[in-house]
Amino acid sequence: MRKVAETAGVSMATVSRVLNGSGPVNAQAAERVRAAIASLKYQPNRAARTLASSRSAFIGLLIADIQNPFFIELMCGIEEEVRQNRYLLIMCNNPPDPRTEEQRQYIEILAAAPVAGAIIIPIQERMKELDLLNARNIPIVAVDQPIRDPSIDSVRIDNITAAKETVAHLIANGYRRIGVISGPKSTSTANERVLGYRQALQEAGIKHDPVLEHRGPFTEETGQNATHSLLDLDPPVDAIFGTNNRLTIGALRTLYVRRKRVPDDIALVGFDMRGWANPDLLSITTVLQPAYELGRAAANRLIQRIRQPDAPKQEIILPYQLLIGESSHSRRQPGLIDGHWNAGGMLK
Amino acid sequence: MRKVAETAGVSMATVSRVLNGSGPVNAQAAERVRAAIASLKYQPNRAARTLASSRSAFIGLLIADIQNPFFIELMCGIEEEVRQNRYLLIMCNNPPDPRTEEQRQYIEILAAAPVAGAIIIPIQERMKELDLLNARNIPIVAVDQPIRDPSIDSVRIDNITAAKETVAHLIANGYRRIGVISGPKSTSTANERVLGYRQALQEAGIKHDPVLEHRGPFTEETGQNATHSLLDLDPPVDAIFGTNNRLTIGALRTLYVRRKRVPDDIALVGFDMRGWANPDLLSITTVLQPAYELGRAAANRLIQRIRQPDAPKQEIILPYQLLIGESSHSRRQPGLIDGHWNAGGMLK
DNA sequence: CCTGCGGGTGAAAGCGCTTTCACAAGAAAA
DNA sequence: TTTTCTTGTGAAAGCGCTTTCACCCGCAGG
Repeated sequence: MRKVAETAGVSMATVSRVLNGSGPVNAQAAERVRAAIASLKYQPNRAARTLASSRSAFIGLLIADIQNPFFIELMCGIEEEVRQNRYLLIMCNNPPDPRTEEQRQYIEILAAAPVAGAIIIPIQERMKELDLLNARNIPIVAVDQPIRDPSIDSVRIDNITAAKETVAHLIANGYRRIGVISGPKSTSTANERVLGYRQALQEAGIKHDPVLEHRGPFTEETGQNATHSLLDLDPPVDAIFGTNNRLTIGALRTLYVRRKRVPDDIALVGFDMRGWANPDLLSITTVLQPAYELGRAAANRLIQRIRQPDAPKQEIILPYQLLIGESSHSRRQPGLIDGHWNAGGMLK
Repeated sequence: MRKVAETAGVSMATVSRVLNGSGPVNAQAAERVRAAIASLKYQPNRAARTLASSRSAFIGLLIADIQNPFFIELMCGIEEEVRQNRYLLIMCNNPPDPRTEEQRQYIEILAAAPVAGAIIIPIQERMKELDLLNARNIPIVAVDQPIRDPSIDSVRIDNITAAKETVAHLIANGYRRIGVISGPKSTSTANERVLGYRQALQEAGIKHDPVLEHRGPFTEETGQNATHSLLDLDPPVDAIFGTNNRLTIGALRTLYVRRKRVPDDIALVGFDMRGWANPDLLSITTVLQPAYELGRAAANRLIQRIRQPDAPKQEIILPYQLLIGESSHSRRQPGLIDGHWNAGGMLK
């Protein structure tokens, strides 16, 4: 930087002003500075910048379940927005089934990086570990699920309505005994989706039956076990609502193992059922969250808050989409396609 | 840090020595320092550290095609190793079909971050943009595909042998007219896999026919178009070898559209055909690269090189796996399973 | 007794920037 | 004309660490 200043015949202060657009600079001098930068291939050192200005150029991302296409797409959206705003993304991947201790470590690391802000995909509604960031006044945005904290913005969809609409669709198509598989009670997404399920039943005048509700970690195993239970009921369910993609895939596996045809024997609807290799292969009715847009919105919100730390807490709700597939075909007019779509067909 | 020094009754220099294990420190003093750190919840500022020691704690990752499960798993491996060595990962996601200009921008950003080293998943064999990093003596490791540069380590599998073995398997199962779909000529992976294909044919005494080889970008579209061409031949192919997962999925789509049964009408073998929701749903014979291990090895190599910049260039070759599925069943003993596995069954 | 040596330590000089502050000019207002 | 402004600029003081250097101490060897 000193060399640039000398080459351009100005002081380092002026070079800094040109670089950051802070303070007034004579147009000709600025031009000389820019020329010097180009000819010397000068690249400012971010570490020094961060230190001197106490403004970091890094944004931390604490991601859950990175193998999940939904979160990947979320991450891509975040990355895009972060990049366009000339920040750098630091990726912290939670190991499968993250424990509090591990989360805390990652948060400590982010706090010390230091980052200008953090985007978190929470694994539960409450996370006291975040105090570490709060203490340093590092703003946080939660995606997919809000965090119970008066200072943490969130970006998500309306899970209650989405679930309600999905179940209402099943009811409209003639299904009556609908099982639901959802995530842990510590997550609001899981709770809200069950709530929507109940509301839909209630509005249709169907009595709520606790044996139809299964909860567990957001894993395929949960989906498999729950599906076995739901099929073992007497009478068995005629439809299953998986409130997350892993749960739904687990359900699908069990349906195959039990030789159930979809939707002739049983209907299946899910959440975020799209991904690698089968965006349209499996025609499963599903709620589609706008993952990419959720990511962009979250990053955008974070960057806004970095610039304006005192703005009131914001909760951004984005629209979802209910994609109707063949897996929830109407019971009343079957056979729109020749033969029927068969879970067994796509399995080994 | 000053407070820690005061609390412990030592100088900042001593605190630094305790923190970094540099230089001798009296055991009792060290203990006092550690106690002070704990009680004050002190977290050293990385930016200052980086600046003062000119040793960065960041590692940059330039990733191609992040939606691809193969690269995701690679990334997870990298992340794990990076984290265990207390570095932080900076993620740079290439947009689909990245242009040189965009790559360059990212590399510039990494050079200025500054990062201690970079891991790159190259999109071509030569990348002169990397001079920016070389000029700053930032070590680089290439994964999946080497870069033609005397100073860049690489981590990958033996693509030639993998392809050869795969095609030999097809031949052993009675297939004779085998089409291959591969990537651009600027990538060594694509070239080597075609080479392996040819070697297998030659060793089996099958004449090499140029019309059976199709090349193009690593996209589903390439796979689709190539498959159409291969089916239109007279006589058509009886097997297709997709040398990358996107290509193979494209082929699969076309096989469905053209109502071809797999493997009765035509066999299909691929590369890295595993991923979200269908690790075992599609029983497609495939070469499986040890993605996670490739990632770990790459990160490990990079960290070694950061510590020992002058070590000779290393090329690490990891073992692959050939997973035999139903999609390449022997022509001689068909019908191991009742009915046949049918590409159409899993498609809409 | 003096020297030499190595463990243990603190003062102080940066690392490469940003930012404050003071101070030029010239322009606008009085 | 003098008094304000505004615009443009450089010197210098840090940001929070690491690292060098000088130094002190106690102990072994001469």
